[in-house]
Amino acid sequence: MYKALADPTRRAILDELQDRSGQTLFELCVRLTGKGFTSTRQAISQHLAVLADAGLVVLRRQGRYTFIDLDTSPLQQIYQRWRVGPCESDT
Amino acid sequence: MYKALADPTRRAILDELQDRSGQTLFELCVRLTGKGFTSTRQAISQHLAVLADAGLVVLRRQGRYTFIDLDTSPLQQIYQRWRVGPCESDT
DNA sequence: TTGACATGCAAGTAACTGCTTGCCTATCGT
DNA sequence: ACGATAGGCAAGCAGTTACTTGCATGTCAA
Repeated sequence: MYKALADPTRRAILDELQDRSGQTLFELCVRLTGKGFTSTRQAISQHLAVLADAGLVVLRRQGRYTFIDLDTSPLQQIYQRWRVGPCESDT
Repeated sequence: MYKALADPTRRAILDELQDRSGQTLFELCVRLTGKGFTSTRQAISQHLAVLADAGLVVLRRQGRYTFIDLDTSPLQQIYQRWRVGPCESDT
């Protein structure tokens, strides 16, 4: 999962999904291209596989579309592991 | 910074520092070895450079020792970026 | 001052990662 | 049924990363 976050394109995918969850692969590709990313569909697809493997994304196949949903809950592990106090923001 | 978290050994270093911050490189090596890691001193040193670069660790040179302090605050970026609710830990 | 200790620096190597390319399958519209 | 669309799979290439090896620097104790 940490490895999944290591790639800028994958983080951009998460950003994009946060902005609009439930997109199709094609839609995602178009949007990322619009944001200056040069990745091909296959590249994105591979990234999604990694993200899905990490549990950060859920793939939902329906007809000829694959809808992609964001799931940020695995990220809580990070906090639980190193106790990043979301409340220690004083000073 | 995300790349810094991508390596298991580096995460182990953060774990170890959380357990006892302010260790020296040598101390850290011994402890990690004891925990089953096979990394050499140089390897650890390189990992520390990456972690320091990410701001997750602060190196404090003093005499012939280098003390290493943990700083988890950069991790907050993760929460701020994807809004992982630290309070949605119900059920 | 001299030897031992703690660490830094740099180059080479092996493994991994991300990307491309080319082709295949499945679904929808007409 | 047939063409077009949405996506999957796999092999090969290139850039990156982690690790090792060897040597250099600086500090402390006697």
